[in-house]
Amino acid sequence: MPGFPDDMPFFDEDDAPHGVPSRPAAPAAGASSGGSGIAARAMAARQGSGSAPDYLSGLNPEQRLAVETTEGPVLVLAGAGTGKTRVLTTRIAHILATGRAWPSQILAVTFTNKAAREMKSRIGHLVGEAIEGMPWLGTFHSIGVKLLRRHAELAGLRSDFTILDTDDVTRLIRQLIQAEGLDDKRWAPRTFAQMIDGWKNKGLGPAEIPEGDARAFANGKGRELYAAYQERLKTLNACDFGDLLLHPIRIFRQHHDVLAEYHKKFKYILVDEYQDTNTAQYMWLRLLAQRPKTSSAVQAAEGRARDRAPGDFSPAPAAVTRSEAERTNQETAQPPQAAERPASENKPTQQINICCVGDDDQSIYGWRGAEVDNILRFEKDFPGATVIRLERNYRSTAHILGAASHLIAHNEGRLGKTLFTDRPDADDAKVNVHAAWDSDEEARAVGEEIESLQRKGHALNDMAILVRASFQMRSFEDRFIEIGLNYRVIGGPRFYERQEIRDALAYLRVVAQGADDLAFERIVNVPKRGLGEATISQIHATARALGSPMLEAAANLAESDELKPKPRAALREIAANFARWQGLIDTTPHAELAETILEESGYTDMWKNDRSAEAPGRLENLKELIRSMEEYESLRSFLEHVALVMDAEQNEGMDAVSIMTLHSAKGLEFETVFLPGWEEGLFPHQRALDEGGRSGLEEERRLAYVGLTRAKKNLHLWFVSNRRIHGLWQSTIPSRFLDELPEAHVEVAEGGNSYGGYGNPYGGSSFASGRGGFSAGRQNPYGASRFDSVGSPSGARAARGDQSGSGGGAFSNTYATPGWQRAQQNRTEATSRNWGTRSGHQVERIGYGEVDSGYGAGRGSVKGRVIDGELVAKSVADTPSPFAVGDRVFHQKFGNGNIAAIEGNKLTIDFDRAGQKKVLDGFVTGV
DNA sequence: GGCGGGCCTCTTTTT
DNA sequence: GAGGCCCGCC
Repeated sequence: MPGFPDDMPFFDEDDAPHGVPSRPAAPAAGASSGGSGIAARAMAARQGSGSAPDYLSGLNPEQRLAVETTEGPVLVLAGAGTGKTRVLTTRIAHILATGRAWPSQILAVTFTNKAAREMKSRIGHLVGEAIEGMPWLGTFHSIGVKLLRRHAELAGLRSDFTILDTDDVTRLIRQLIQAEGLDDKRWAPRTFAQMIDGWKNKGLGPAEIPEGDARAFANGKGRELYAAYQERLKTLNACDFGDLLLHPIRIFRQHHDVLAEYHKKFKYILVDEYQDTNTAQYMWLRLLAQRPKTSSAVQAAEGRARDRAPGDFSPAPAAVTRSEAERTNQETAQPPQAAERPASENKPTQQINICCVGDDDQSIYGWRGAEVDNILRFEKDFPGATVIRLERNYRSTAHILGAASHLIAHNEGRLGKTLFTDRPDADDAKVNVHAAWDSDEEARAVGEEIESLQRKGHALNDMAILVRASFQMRSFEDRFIEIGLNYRVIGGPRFYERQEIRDALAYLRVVAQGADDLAFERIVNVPKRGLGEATISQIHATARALGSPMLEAAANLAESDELKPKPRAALREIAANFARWQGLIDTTPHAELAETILEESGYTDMWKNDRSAEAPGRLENLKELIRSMEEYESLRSFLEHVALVMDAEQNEGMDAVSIMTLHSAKGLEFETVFLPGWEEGLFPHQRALDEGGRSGLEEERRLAYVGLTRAKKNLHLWFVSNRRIHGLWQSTIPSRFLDELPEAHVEVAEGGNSYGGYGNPYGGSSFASGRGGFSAGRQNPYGASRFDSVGSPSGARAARGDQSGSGGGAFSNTYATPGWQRAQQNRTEATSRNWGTRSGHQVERIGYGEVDSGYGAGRGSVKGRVIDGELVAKSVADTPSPFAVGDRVFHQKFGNGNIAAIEGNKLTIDFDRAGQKKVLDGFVTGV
């Protein structure tokens, strides 16, 4: 290798202190010289144990192949629960233990912080405590930050740049839109922020975005705005999430010496969840993984790029050169260009060994720009790649696996894997499907099931509730608080997004990085200092005139006579405070400094003087914030953590049920999993269908697959007949995904028998008793309870059967149930209609809001949603309650009473004997 | 400049 | 239903 002798490893500063041997491939030397090298230690352990090292034992042949095929490109297609993480971590351990590379020569990328943490700790278990020596294990974004901090000047930033979160970005864009004289209501800043994010996911800078996209926003000013946004970021010495990838990409392209440095450095690259990489991440990886054969080839390749976009050397707003972006978009079907092909064909010792692990069936981030294509074309990108399939599932029972496999088989365009398990299924429970009346009952029933399991000795930590959308979490939280059940919300309402935390962070950001105008603006008048809009726009103007950050402008302004005495004094004080705090940054421990700042700024006092109910909690949170800062070595690393991680790890020690979205559940597993909300419109989500059509549906199905495969032993699916969406009740029908489950592995676990009678909280005994109400001649207001007897004679039978209490439910499987049949029937009906067309497909577009209008107005109207000629969802609009306030009614359990209030189909009734109860109108009859 | 009430929009998923 | 924003009043 001309120029870069390969036997001169590039060491990180992290490793530098140790007396490292010159060649990592000589582990024995490391051991004898007493180096703290992880390889040395692992080798020692290995030698002690004789033949195959411990860490390899217990791997199946495919896993072992994936671990031991260290050289050349490797793609591991790992189905759910097939030991993917184990393979990744063992592979790293193997590379280290056999002295193939030093920890700092391994680049291991994950998507989430959780996954990174998990990998770190598992590698730690495998090879001892040398994990601090894996400086390049992290998320795409955290590694991006690390790269960018090292080379910030090449991107026109200082190394202390700030990372903006979505909220900051939105505010910034709002300012820009307003500065353009545009209406920020017509052109929502959030929408534009999402557009920019989308472009960045594709690796597009302002110059490269499609003309159509550019025109679509702000009267054709999309491109301008994007460019202005990038400019603004630069003056703020800040970047957004997308920049964390795009800046390094551009740096690599424009400074081949920098890229070569990393080519020399990283001998092994490992990528987790490869199916979720987006175009920008793909470009980033490819730059790092495909080392040109010679350095002149690097120059040639980069020169080519530069020729096409001359002058892009300066950190212009263009994030990547146009030519590069275009090429990537066009080359999907072509093999990579010669210069970029991995060198593997010639000299195995010089290649960079990339190993990607993924599962196309678990690709659930298409909406975020992920390109499943990346995994599908791996073999084209890396000729000669070894492809290894992991199909033996170690996680779930045969029933769960059978259900999941059957479901996912409905998708087209898969690489095709068949999961199998050796587990006998004799004693395992089938997948249970439950129906509930509404989300409250769903939460109540799930809570009771959890408590019942708990009584049987199951730990709450082994249970999880995985929801499609975060709003679903609330009913569970409410219920669990009520019954005193420990739970933990993962990725829920975030600690760092609370007002007081963001305010405090804003102070810290200004201290750490004086150019952070967004942070400055946030707190300049918090607590109130009498600095209103007038003063602030004056600061703005001065900042513009001086070309300086607002803080500096404020300091200047305070010394001038342009302001009235009051604001002038206030500004002077702020400026002096910040100057003082900034002076303390190197001498005071950062947690202490933070406390000082919050005290001296009057921020803590502000909440102390606040008489509102939340104030004490906010003070508590601030204390917690300061406590958590102590774990970080510097203010800057703390702020970086906050920007990237954005979730506070909460009381890990406690035994608690986990509640999280399906997206954040990926990679996790639990004994018992509850999957509520399997209703059309929610799951599959209407918006995914509207915006993604067929592929959107398939992504939803993959999401369902992810959910199902999280369960090891018990899996409970739920759907409700009524769900409150946007504050209004809506009838729902069961998700088509339920239909797609195989009968053999599924059973309906129903009603008031097994779990102590939650079946019908309003009526008392079961759904069946509720039917009594309908027999009085009412139309069934809900479309799809499988206990719905309307329109199906067998339904009445079934309902009676349930009432008789057959434990596991009245139906041997889901599909014989009347409600099911009715749902099917509804579909057929709706499919036969023509709902108008959109882009050639039959589409009836009904947002939730529109359906809502049917409440009370669209009496009895029935609409269907059709996409690609298939019925997608159907909503039976609610029939208004037939009762009126004051009506005298009879309830089977509570007896006679008067209606006190009506809320949708929920009645508040003052019963003569039972007192006031809330009851659904289906369960009472007029007297 | 501050504060309160009312109106409006938006609620899929995340680094 | 819920939070954010705007407007109008003090």
